Amino acid sequence: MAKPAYHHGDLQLQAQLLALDTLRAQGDAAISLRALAKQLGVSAPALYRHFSDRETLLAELAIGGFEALRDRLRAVDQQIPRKALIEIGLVYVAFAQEEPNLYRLMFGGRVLPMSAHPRLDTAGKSAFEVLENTVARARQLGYLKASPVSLITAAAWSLVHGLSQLTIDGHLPGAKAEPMLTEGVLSLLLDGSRSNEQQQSQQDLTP
Amino acid sequence: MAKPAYHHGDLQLQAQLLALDTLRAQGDAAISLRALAKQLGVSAPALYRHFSDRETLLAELAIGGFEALRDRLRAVDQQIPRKALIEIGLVYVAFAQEEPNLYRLMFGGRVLPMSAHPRLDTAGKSAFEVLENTVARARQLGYLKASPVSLITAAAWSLVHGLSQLTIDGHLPGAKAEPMLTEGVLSLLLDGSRSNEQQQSQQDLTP
DNA sequence: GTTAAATGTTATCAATGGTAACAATGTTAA
DNA sequence: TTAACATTGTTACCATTGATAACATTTAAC
Repeated sequence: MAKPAYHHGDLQLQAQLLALDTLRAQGDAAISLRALAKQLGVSAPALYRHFSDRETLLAELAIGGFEALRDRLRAVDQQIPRKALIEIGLVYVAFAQEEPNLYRLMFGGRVLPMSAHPRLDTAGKSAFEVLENTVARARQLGYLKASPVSLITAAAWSLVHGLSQLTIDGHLPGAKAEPMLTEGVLSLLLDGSRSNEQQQSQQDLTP
Repeated sequence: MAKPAYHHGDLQLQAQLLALDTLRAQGDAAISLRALAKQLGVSAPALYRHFSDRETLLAELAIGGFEALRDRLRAVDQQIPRKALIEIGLVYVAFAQEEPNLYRLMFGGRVLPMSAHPRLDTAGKSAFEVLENTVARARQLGYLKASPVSLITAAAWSLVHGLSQLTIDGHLPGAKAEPMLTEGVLSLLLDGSRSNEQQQSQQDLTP
């Protein structure tokens, strides 16, 4: 009916979407359940029916972030090992740079320990697995050296995560001036992870 | 005199030290100016004479963290390039793992933008410079390939920062079980950054 | 329809960041 | 010595926030 609808009906989803907007625009510290409630035309305790906690809401946003990241990593073409490895790194860093506040929420240690949020934990792992599978495939095809997949994956993830965080927080001087920074950094690690049958200095072989 | 001393005399330093204790034990979210004041036997607004802001206090702690990190990086022996590069990475990651909450404060994006805290910015850069100098020296000695020092440094910092953050936040599955993880990861990047005159697969040459 | 589960409301509390106005202490110069 | 002044502390106060309790309404199950 056309009435001041006692029931909102869609509160959980709407609150999450609005919180995501706030996060994107002003960072996680700016997210307040009361402010969200006011903007949604609803009383503050109503939100507690859907999120037991402020932190639970933040965890929900982080989960969404990990899923979005995972989907973008999955979309990377897996045909050519080297191309796939470079591309997945570029996509990863691009995601962080497009969503700095969301990325900070996902990795800033604001929702800890992960063990207290099992869904968050699995969401994070599912993104990690895409990267791991890409590495495993490349190694199976003989493109990478014999080091354990877990080691190479840890190195790769560390590198892209570190680069993401450092660039979005402005720690790397002159990072914006170097559009090829990410690709160059990735190439260094790749060169050290390649099997010996592959040639060195492939920098001009990537058109 | 032996009186309930109106003047504390040492409040700024004491507050900072106590805040650091709280940070270490419970994370930055647990730092409250009022709680600090109570523990110091002082009124809450007294702290505002020394820290214009809660964030200013946090920035002060982060500055101290960057300085401590810089000092530990400076203490690394610089004689042998490869040894220096590996060792500085190990020291870096060890610092983060010993001081996870301090490290999160330094890099978690809680005190942003850095531009608003010039002292924090310079403290961060001074730690970064130690790493950069180590890379520059190794390259000058012919140990590294001809890639720009800024690129290799960015890769190195990204790697150790990423590995630090991922391990202290429990994102890397089975990281604790692998004591050689850090060294292995560092070696991968080093192998890709070495000049061609150096031999490959130096894994058994590092006793 | 009656009843029970969901989902919303108002009232209320404790903790916190922050400011204003005032008081005590220490310092400096006439 | 003492009068002026900056430092550094105090009490009083306010707005915002997270969170809970007790109550009301709507939806859905039976």
